[in-house]
Amino acid sequence: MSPAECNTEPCSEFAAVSPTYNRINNGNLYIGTSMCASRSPPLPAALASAPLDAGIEDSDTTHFLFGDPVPRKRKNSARLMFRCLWKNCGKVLSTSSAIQKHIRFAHLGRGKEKEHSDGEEDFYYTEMDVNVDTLSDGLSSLTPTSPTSAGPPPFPDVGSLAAAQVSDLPIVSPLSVSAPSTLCAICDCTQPEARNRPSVSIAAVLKTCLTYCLGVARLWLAAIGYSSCAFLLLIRKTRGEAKKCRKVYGMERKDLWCTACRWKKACQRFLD
DNA sequence: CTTGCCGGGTC
DNA sequence: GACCCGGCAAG
Repeated sequence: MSPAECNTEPCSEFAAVSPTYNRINNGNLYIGTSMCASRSPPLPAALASAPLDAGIEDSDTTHFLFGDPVPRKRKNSARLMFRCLWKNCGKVLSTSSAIQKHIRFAHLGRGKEKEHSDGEEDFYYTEMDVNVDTLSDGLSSLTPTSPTSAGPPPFPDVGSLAAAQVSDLPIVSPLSVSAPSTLCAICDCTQPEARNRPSVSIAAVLKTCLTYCLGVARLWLAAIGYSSCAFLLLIRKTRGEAKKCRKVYGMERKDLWCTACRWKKACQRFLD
C-alpha cells in the first residue's frame, strides 16, 4: 500500500494511517468482511475503486451479493426512501442528502461547520423500497448504538455466526454452501416470519446487514483510535483477495458462474 | 489438496 | 467465434 493509493482526502492523514494499517494487519485484527464472519463474500469490486469516503453504494452491494453485472442505474427514486437506523429513531426521509443531514445533526452532533462529510453517516441509514416497510421489523435488532453513549458496539459473536448452518439461508439464495450465511445470521432474517414476507427484498435485507456490519466495524475501530481511512484501507486489502465464481457459487451451482469461469478463463465477474 | 486461468485444442 | 480441458503456478 502506497500513499498514492489513498486516493481521497486526507492523504495528509496517511502518515497516521499507514502505521496504523500495518499494526492492525500484523496483529491479525482483520476488519472488513472477515471480521464479520468466518466465511464472507468478496466486497463489491466497485467499492474497491470507489473513493474511500464514498460510503456503500446500494446497487453495488446488491451486485456483489448476487454476482450480476453491476447495474449502474439506480432504482426509481420515486419509490426509494431512506431510513435512519439510529436507535429509537427510525426516521424516514425521501432523499439521501436529507437523511445524511439528519444523521449528522441529530445523532453525530456535527454542526454546519462540517460541510465536508467523511461519509460516516452513510452507515446509519439504509435505503428501502416503499413496499419494504416491514423490513425494519426484522431489523430492529440492528439499530446501532450511539458511539458517544456507551463505547464501541459489541463485535458480532463470530463463534455463533460460524456455527450458522447453510440450511438457514433463505431458499432464494444463489450462493453455494461455501458462500456466507453470516449476513443472514447477523440480522436474524432467517426467522420464519422474515422468510414469509414476500414483499421484503432479500437484497435489501442483505444490504442492510452488510451496511450495519461495516458500520459496527468502523465504530469499533474509531473507538480504539483508528481512523475511518484505515478502516477503508483494510476493506480495500481484503478486496484484492476476491473469490471467484467457483468459490462463491461452488461446483454445484456452476450454471451461475460467469462464462469465463465456466471456460476456465480469467473471471469476468469478480475482478481483482 | 484446491483454486484460478493460460494455452491450446475441437466444433 | 463458442466451448472445452490439460496442465501449471500459487497458496
